[in-house]
Amino acid sequence: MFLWERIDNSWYGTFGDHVMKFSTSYTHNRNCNNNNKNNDIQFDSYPEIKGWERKVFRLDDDIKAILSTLSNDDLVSKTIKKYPGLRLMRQEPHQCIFSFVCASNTSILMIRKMLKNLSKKFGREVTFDGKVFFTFPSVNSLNKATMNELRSCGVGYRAKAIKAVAKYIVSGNLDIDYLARISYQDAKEELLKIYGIGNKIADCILLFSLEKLDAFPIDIWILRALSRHYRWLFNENENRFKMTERITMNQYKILSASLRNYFGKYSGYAQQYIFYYIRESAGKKW
DNA sequence: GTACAGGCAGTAT
DNA sequence: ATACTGCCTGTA
Repeated sequence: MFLWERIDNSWYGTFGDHVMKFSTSYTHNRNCNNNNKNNDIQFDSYPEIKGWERKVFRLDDDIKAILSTLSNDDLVSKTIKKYPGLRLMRQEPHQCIFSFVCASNTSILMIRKMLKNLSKKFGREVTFDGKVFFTFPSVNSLNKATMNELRSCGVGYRAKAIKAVAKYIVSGNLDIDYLARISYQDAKEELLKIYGIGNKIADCILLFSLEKLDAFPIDIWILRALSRHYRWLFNENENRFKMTERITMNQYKILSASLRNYFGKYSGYAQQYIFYYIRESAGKKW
């Protein structure tokens, strides 16, 4: 999702070594037959994957059931009504892992910059739709990269983590399919073994690429939302946390357990709505 | 020039 | 278990 961008009236994004595109045709075409509605969305990709939108936009989820379940919470219910089209996106696992490794301690703008630079340097150049794109770098290419090459992409001290993760995966220590099958807790334990991956980044990877809809990533924005709207959810013992500041590993565990217990198996969707709500209310332009 | 973005690892307590 | 610190880099 970091690498999606709008060009003219279409959106382009990368999913591993594929380039995706979708466009909405608002203009009325008098030649079109009655089967084509004006607001139809066209999906395309290169190399072509038929029906990729089902995977990426999670059309396989029972969204009615999910939104209905989450509507038990006042704030989430309000946010669903305000932003009815907001969805979770499914990302290519390796891309997701490196994206969130880059995401530590920096802004979304900077994350996009880092990932674009990495793609340009280590990805494959692809011409699609008359435009030049770069696929997301393979784990192998990142593993072979030198520290200086990585740093030239503006990732700073994250270069060390990128190398560590790439080496870990290339060495065969991470079985993505296995992680996607096992429980949230077990998969998280595996991810936390890797240098550069902590609680928040692990939760993002689990939610966005490893099918753990019960993951609830807690970042500074979520902490602000909790502090403002969910103090009632935590008991006195936990309430002593200054939730607008950084939290320790143990505090993260306690908050995470409470939130996952409260929101249930679709906690990740709840997190997305809360995250979007709190950033919008802060006037963030993404 | 400074503040800010904002998560992880390492070390001291 | 918590408190505190350093960390690249670009934008405002």
